[in-house]
Amino acid sequence: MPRKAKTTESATLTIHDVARHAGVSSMTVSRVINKNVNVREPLREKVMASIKALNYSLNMAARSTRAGLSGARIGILYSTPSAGFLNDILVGALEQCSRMGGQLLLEQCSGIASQKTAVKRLTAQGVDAIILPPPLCDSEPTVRMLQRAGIPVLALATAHPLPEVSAVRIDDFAGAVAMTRYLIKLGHRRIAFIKGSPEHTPSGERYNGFVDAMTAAGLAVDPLLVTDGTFTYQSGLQAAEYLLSLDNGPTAIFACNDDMAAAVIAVAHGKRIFVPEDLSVCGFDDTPVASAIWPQITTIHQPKAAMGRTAITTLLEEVRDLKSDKPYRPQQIKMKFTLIERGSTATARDLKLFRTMGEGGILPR
Amino acid sequence: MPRKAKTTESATLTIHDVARHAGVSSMTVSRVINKNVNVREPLREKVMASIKALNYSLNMAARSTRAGLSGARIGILYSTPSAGFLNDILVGALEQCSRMGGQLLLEQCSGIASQKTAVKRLTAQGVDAIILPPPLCDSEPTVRMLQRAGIPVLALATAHPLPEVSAVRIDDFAGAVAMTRYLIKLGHRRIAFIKGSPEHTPSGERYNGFVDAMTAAGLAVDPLLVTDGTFTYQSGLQAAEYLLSLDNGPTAIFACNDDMAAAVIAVAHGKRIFVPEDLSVCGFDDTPVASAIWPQITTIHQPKAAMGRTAITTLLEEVRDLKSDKPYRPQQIKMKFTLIERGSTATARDLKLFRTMGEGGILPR
DNA sequence: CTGAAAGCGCTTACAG
DNA sequence: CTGAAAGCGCTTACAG
Repeated sequence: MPRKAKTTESATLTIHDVARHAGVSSMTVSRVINKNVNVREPLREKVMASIKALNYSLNMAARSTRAGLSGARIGILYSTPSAGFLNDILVGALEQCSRMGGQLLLEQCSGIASQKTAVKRLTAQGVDAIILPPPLCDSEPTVRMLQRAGIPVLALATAHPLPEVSAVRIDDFAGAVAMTRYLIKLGHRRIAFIKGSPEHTPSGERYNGFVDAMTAAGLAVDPLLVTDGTFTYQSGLQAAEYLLSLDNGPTAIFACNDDMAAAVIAVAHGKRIFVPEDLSVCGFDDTPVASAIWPQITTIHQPKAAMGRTAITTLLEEVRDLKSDKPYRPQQIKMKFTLIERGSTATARDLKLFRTMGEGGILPR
Repeated sequence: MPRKAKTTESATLTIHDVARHAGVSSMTVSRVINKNVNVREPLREKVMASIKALNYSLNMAARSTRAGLSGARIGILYSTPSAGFLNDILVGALEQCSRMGGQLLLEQCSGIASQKTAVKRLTAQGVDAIILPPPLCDSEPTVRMLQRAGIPVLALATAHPLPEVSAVRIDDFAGAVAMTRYLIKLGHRRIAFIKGSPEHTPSGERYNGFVDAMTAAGLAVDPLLVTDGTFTYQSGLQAAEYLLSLDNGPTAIFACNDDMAAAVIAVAHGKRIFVPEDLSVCGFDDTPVASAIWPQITTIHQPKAAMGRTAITTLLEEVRDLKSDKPYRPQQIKMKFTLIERGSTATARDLKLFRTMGEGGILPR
């Protein structure tokens, strides 16, 4: 049974204890902690050693009372991000906030009416800046409302950030190009594409990337193999039913997100079309569902946790600048995506075999 | 473009401003904010009015430098919670922390070795208490390690909390009873059950609840209709393949969590067994997948966000008590679950029709 | 019941 | 480059 934390005296260890131990002033310790350049190497080393020896850890709350940058309050205003998208962002943002002494406020809203209430609650709590994850990142009314309230905004994972707001995102176009090239390299020629909902800006970019890569490889994009979706599992179900009942169907399906890719796999399974043997399927985003189902989905990983961290860092800097009356300059940052190869994709079925078997049984329809 | 937040002067408003406005001392304002009883009604009202008028909001960071309860650091040590489970817990915990001035630290670990490192990192940051979400909540080694380190532990969503730790959970047994009764009320008699992994304590309780409710209704539990699972989608796939190829199969399948229920629906779909017309399927937990697929899954909702909030409140109180040298008394709290009726369940097919059709086509096999 | 004082652990701004 | 002083916004502990 825990009594009075013994190992964890750190709770009471202050900068002054370290200073005494190192034989310097508290200011020097503070400078070392803050990586200030104005400390000579020997002193710095002494301080570092004392920090180690005492197992000192900074009290963020105390720092927050003074620092301009820290102590800032960052709000996350979310509506209904595709399940699992928010989680990683939250983890990253939280981590960075506790590191930098910021405070994270969370507010949910649904309609545009509830948005006003949510923003009011946030301003009442004194938010200094707001992060907009998808789909709110693409809502111009929301952005405008926040701008009128004088609150810096950061759009997360949007493909077309308004020039006046900050943004952290990946290059959706390039991601789709990479995935398409990958499928082509596996030998696929008849590649179908399931679009995302048109209100989400990444949808268009991903489709454009697909078309671009196909064209660059000298492959035609068969309009029959391009179908609409809305990022939901159910829309994926419908799209897959259509694509997999085509006479001259695809050997690979590129779904605009993982939820729809999961639906494709379910439908294929139902039609006794084996993934990836008969049909390759890939998604986008790398949300939890991509590795929760079987086979796991080949997808483009968005570094959501890192994006959350970066969003916090960016906003904290902007808030500091604003507080010191520097001009507001929105930052737009592109992060790297990664193609994650999993079980849902494989080399295209041998074409010769395909022809030999004619319209026979085991081939994808 | 945001300049110098105008509406949001709150960032600079202090307790002293309120005191001046109300014509009282800062201490009185502090007491009002902290709901201290020792303030006379007229004074309290004056202060409240000033808070409203100035739109004042408390600076948690500053409070943290003094208060015992607040400023505490609560760690969440997680490994691989079923996708989507962690998200809501995080949202709730975060919300409560910012309300109560606590600080949330997040640490991930995988193996038992990485656990030691994670705990070390947390203690280095000065955690005062740790929350263990599933599956770590059921890991006795982890709990023991933390107890040896003198850190209060709260097990989240475990079915059998060790008596020495705090816990926040639902009654898994009662949840399974409710779900089973619901299926029986829909007219189902041949109800299959897919177990969860035996290392997770809720698995057993849920199975017991199922058996109990069946027995209470005078229904036999057919051992052929009880099969193993491990909470993963893939294990659900296997279980469903088995159950749905039985000669005298079930009319309803109760899966021990939503991931497995989702797998059942996928397999059923593949076999042209319609859900819910031919087969009712239900899950447990109400994780995002339950409402992400189609049909949406009838399930037992665990109030994960509320559980996160309660965990923080509980731990913050325990930490305060510990700091004031009061004896440590672990609290074990049961929260209410809710049966959420969605599209995956319906009344059992008419039994007469069933017999009439014999082994014919459209019936569930 | 109310308030003046001191202090939480850190940083800013000012000296040297 | 280093340090002594003052202060961040709040609360504890002490008076009255």
